Amino acid sequence: MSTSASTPRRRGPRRSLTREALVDAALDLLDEAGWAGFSLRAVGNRLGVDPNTLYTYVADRAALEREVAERVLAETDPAALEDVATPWRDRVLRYAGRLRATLLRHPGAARLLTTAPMDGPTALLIGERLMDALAEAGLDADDAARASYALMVQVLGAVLLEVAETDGRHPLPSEPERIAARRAGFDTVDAGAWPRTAAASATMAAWISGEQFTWSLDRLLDGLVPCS
Amino acid sequence: MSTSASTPRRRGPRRSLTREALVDAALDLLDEAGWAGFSLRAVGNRLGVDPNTLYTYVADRAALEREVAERVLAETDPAALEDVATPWRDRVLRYAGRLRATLLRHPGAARLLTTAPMDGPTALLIGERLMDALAEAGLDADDAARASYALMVQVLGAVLLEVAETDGRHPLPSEPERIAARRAGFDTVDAGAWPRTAAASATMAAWISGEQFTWSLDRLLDGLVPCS
DNA sequence: ACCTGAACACCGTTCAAGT
DNA sequence: ACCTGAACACCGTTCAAGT
Repeated sequence: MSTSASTPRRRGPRRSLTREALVDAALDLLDEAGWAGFSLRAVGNRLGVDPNTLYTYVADRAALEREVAERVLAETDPAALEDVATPWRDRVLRYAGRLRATLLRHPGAARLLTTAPMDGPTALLIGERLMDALAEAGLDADDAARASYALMVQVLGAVLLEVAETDGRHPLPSEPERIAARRAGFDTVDAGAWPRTAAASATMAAWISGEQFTWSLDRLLDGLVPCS
Repeated sequence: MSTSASTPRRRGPRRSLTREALVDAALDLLDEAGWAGFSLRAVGNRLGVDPNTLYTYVADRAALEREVAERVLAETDPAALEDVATPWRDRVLRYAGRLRATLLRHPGAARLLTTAPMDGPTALLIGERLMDALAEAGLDADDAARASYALMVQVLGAVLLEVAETDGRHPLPSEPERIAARRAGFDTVDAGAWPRTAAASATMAAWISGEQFTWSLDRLLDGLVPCS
């Protein structure tokens, strides 16, 4: 795992390192090594550069983490929320699925959304577009704002809990594998003390599934739009 | 901040340190110093003991973190969900509020719920009791299981995003203070590019409020119980 | 402006040794 | 069984120095 200090991965004439390349390297490292393996020194090593060099491009580790979070959020392509040809509800559900899929491709980066306020430009864009969709659904300005947050909380909360059960390295075990592992965990629960848990263990094992994810969002959307 | 190594906080005859006292000290440290200030060495120092002593009581840092998470979850007093005298919906809303309040009292510990699977005894208890309440609401076993997870995701997601905007030290600034700080952040958004954000900035500043928390849960519950 | 080398004050974890 | 002391392989960050 640890490369000898005298042979960093890339050595040669000072290439013009850019801030973007730094963020890319940080995300790549996060994907490969997970949250536990992420450090400024390892990022520097990956770029063939002394760790303190990174301070030319970024104020500190926290600032780099914010940049990575912003980059991952941008990768979800929120422009998909602007396709007004598709009905608002499909638009929201489709984008939510994209957001989940993107974060699952970068499980080590997912928790960065919890490390700093989500106040970047992409978060702003997502909020505005969600409010567009919800206004189209008939909500007034206040309810649209509140509803958009409820949706983001449901999406991000689900992904964060899902990712918490992994080591944060890409690629994650397949969904069926992760469900099976959870199911094995439920085999030992005392059915006398926890009858509902024992009876619903298959459903509960699938709490981290895409099916549960969509089901929850559907129910939330049912509650958000006026009960017709 | 750093106490001299030769004068740890408590010195004397070897007191019988217990695992419970260790978890207490860890949680106290987390409250005082936040996530950033949490380390095994600092916990040891607080207990007047060498850091490696902790390994007598706990396998490693991750195990200690799981114990702290379990302890905080237990502090929410899930027995409140067993008061069948109050209607199921009030029971759920009241417990959700307690869970949020407890995590906000331990903001540094909140993120520990995202660090490891929530498969402890208290999580099991909460799930079972939520399913009790949802069965009372008329949901079948499968829907009750799914609905209980949707509720936990909404509650924990909201708290995690709320806590992400703080330094994780207890006590947090008051809710009005935190809302005001968020509001100031929205003052700089371009109303031309983001008209809905600009118009709803007061509501969006209050996304982290208890009012939004309850509103979201109410809407979710509306969607979870059959539209009568 | 960008990078290096060395240093500072930390980490988690291990191991042999003491009581 | 419990704790110490020393060590190992790491951290983030700073600073003076080189180009």
